[in-house]
Amino acid sequence: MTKQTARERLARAAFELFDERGYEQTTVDDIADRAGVGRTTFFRHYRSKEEVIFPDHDRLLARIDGRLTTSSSGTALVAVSDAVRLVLLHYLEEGDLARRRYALTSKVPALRDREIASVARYQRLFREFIAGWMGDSGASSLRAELMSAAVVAAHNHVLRRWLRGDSADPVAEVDAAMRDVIGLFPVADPAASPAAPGTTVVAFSTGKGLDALLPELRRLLEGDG
Amino acid sequence: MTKQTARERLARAAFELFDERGYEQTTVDDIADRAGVGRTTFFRHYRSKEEVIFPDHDRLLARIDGRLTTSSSGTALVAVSDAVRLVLLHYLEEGDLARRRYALTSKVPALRDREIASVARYQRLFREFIAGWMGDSGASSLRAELMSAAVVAAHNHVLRRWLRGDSADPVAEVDAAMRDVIGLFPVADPAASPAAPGTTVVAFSTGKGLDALLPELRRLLEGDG
DNA sequence: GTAACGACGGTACGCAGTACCACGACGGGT
DNA sequence: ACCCGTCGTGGTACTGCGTACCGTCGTTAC
Repeated sequence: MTKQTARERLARAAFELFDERGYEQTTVDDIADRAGVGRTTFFRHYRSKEEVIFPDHDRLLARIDGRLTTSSSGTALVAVSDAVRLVLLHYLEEGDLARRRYALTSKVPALRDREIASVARYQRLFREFIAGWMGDSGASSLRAELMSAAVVAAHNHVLRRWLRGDSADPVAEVDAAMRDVIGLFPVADPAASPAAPGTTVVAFSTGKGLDALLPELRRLLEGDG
Repeated sequence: MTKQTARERLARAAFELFDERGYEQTTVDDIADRAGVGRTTFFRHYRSKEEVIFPDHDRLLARIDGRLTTSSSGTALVAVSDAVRLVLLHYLEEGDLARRRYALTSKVPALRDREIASVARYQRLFREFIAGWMGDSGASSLRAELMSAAVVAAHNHVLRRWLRGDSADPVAEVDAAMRDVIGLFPVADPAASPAAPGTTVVAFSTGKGLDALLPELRRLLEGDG
């Protein structure tokens, strides 16, 4: 008999009860009772009822932070993309546990909000890293914001696909998604990129002249009162 | 004297107390007492203590939803950009109230998380709208995710600049930021043209009239033609 | 006048999370 | 063997948010 720690028994009991009755219908007393420990012990191991579901999130966040600060990639966006891959791998290692958590967060709004708040912390980390990597000038601030948002969005997209069982090879998908994201932000080359930040028209025809475009423009404009 | 409603007195009392003692140090009883009403009345007007700070968020979300579904812009991204401008304007109209809320959410983690969750609902709205506008094919799903994330990030960037007092003309800034975002995603009109080099103008901000855009259009088209 | 309705206040309750104290298991030193 | 610190634990009491329920008062309709 390997002696189970109270922490493990609590986690097991919590997920059992969440599956049986649902999250909100389960009290902390219920969890502690089934785990065979006192209510106080629960709060010693988990700061809140929600934390049973997201136990090692803080550690992961710290790992990602460390990974970024010791990064030696060529560009900030690539470094962040690598870090994102780490996050995805973490979920993949969790396996079924991650899927059970996903099932819960999909049903319970409070947990969904908590999950979103967690993701926002990663995004903040990424944003600060990117902003620090570039200068902290005003224009690059928006760029850093957009980059971090895009990276996180791409990660979430692939992760949710895998959680739903729609992805057989999420690692390959996240790599592809990250390439897409990196492709969105071309290295500053005003001669090559047609639409520098601050300009209005972003796509244009090499085949039609302006006159041919005008009717289409008018139609689009008039559509909005 | 216009007779103040209980709802107004409660909001005023709440913000007073939050300023004096901080959010967590203020109980619902404190608020109700200062407003001169019973504790029950508080929860009749606000579902929770947090909702005093974000009162009409649901209405705004519904307004944005309606705006999107009745939109007739040329592209989904432009329609969403216009909706984003509405959101920004809502905050601008709130004026000092929005800044006080910002001061609170900056200090209190629980409120920050709540704010993030609210923003996520907008992003979800945008993502679903964009995904519906395109086909629901797999590839465009990631694209919709990236677009909505970028739009929301740009909005938040400008909004926070204004909230901090760093922006004198946030409307102009958000227009510029939206143009940047649209510029990230070249051509998003499957009906008009395939995504081959040499495509047609499909995206521009409706913030300006056509006349104001024409010189810029001419300059860009002639410069690259 | 009275009956219906709506806003209000009060009480009681459930539950999350915190503070504090008391007890037993364990190990190390004399 | 004895003492002593520490650590994990359980128990109790408390604060505070949010809900349910009930009684009261004022307004309006008929």
